[in-house]
Amino acid sequence: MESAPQRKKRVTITDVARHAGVSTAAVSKVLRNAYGVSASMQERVRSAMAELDYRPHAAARGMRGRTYTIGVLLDNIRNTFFADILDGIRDELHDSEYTVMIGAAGFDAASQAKTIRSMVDRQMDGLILIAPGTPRAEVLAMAQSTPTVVIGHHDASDIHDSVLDADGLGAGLVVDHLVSLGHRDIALVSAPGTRTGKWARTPEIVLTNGYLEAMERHGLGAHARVHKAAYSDEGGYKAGMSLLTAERRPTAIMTGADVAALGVWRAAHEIGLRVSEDVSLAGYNNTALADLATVQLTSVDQAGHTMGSTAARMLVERVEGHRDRAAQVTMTPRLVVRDSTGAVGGD
Amino acid sequence: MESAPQRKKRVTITDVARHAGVSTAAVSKVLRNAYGVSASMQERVRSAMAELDYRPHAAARGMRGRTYTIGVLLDNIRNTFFADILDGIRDELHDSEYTVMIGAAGFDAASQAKTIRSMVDRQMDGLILIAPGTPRAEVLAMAQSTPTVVIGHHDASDIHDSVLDADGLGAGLVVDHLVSLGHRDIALVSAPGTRTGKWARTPEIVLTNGYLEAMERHGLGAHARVHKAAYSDEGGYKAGMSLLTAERRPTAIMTGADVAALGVWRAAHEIGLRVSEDVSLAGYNNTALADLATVQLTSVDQAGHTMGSTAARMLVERVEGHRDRAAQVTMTPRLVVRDSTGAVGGD
DNA sequence: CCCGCCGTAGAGAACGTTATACAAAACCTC
DNA sequence: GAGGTTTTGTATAACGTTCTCTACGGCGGG
Repeated sequence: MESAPQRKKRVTITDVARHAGVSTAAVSKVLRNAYGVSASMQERVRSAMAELDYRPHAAARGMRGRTYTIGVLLDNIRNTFFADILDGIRDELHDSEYTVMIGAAGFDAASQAKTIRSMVDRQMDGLILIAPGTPRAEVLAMAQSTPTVVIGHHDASDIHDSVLDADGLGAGLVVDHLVSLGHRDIALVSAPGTRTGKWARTPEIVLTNGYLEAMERHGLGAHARVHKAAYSDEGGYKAGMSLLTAERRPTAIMTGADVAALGVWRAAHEIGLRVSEDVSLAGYNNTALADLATVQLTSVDQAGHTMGSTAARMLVERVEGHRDRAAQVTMTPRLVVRDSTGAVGGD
Repeated sequence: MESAPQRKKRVTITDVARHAGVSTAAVSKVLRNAYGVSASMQERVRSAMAELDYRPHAAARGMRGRTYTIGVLLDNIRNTFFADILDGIRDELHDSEYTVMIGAAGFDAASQAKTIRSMVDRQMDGLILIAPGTPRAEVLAMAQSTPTVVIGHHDASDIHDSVLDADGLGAGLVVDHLVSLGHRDIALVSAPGTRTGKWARTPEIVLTNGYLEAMERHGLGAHARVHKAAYSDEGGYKAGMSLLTAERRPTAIMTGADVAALGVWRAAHEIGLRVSEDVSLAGYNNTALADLATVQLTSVDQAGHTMGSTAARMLVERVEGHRDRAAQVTMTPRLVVRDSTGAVGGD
């Protein structure tokens, strides 16, 4: 049996060296633009590389030095907020020599951990973890060996960098807005705490605290109600069903993610309630979803693109050793009012 | 200056071998469950690996054998249809030893090519390319050295496998549906052909042909109108604006992607047209977007999840050498009627 | 003119794994 | 039990890079 015509031999550094009539060490130096190469050598090697269409073998590089790969972990591609962050990362890294690889691990903590380990095992130069559900200890252990930026969690650390949003403030903005519209019965739909493996200050915890404080501040502490639900259409739907069929129905619902708000919307729709007129609804993250013509959801913008580019920049600083101590950047959220919130009992 | 406490030494195969009192070769055999290991050896090595918490170093593996990594290329994470495909891939590979890494390269052909090359350079075992915009020759060259499955393009090849949807049929389903509602002026919004580097049968081309044939079949050839636009909210919006303000306004618009349909919707909304009553609107892919309570978009389901899992299965077959010739799988689309399409001039 | 120095190039040892080739041991078969 | 076969484990040469260390040639200064 004649086997497939696979396996065209790769061009290696040795081929380039031979073709240029120099040593592999010299080629390697040019490749890493290391110290100790003359201009003529540069020239010679570069043209040899071009002629042979040489591309370094990343796996081999990984054995000794860097792989020029940045890994990004996220739980759920459907949350378009993450897409904003990714765009920021990509734009920042676009004309650097780094390649971004995304690991979409789902909500399950175990498979997230597996994915993070995979990235470390693949010798990635740096990791960006978006609100990881993995136990904190695991993340710290990984960050020990690979530069890491954690996005979302407020728990600071001197081992990894952090980029986060002042979620507490953001929750306050929404509550203030709703109260100014006359609402008093304001419920919050936030992610379940089960995913928090020793993270004391996940976005949802901070958000919830911000909500509770704001309610307190307005003298509405007794009206506060927090419903836990996954940040997905389905999670929002269930939460919406439960809240909107309760005996004392809230006049306004805010959620920690736009996608969940749309689930609530679906529930309201099914029950026969009009959003804005019968129940005000606010999301979080100001994703593209919120701006759809048929949606027009009031939401909180937390500048995902900027978060992404900031994270990427910080990570590269660390990878390249320009900075040797952890840093933390906090973004300020901004309220975006659209049609889904209205005066209480309004028509 | 005291440097960071980085670099905890990794546990290597040598450590495991020493700890178990055997040779590294033996450990390697166990690792790959190769032929020639006794049960007792298995046992001994496995427990040593467990005790030391050993994880193989993927970069080192890549030097000789496989990396157990599958790369997935997509242009745009915001297209939730791709999320369906990815879920399919993930579910299929979930409890295999393969890790999935996603490269989100954007629409630009050059950066897609760069991403594909990155994946090959990282010695990934197999590639799944979702409707790549890269020139066909480039894809074939890469497929030469790495097993590849192309999703979407109808161009068959004996070098890579293909998974695709009968898009021509799908377009026909929509046209038939709209005609049955009394529509005659039916416009199509499809992706621009610029991204086709020698692909003769991209999804958009096949879709367009299907649309034209169906219109012809109904004697509406003269009414056919195709508008090119990017499959994004913005692209759909521009197309919608242009079509809906034209002198002869279509009574129905179908798009090649749900996300573009929502852009059209936004345009209609701005112009003051009601979707369904004033203009019927149909999308494609039946993504989660189409099913939102406030959207309810008629769309064509092409079973993204199944496409993903099929592609993954086919790829693994190839990677592991169980199949040595290219294969092609075609899915049948199904129309999902929702509220966005109605009788012409209906109210 | 010899010594030390600097800038550049090359030799060669890693890195952690796979896989081939072989030695040793165990098991058959007559 | 001799001869053959099969099973089991080991030694070791790759794989394609990086990077340290050494060699060399030229040059300025004493």
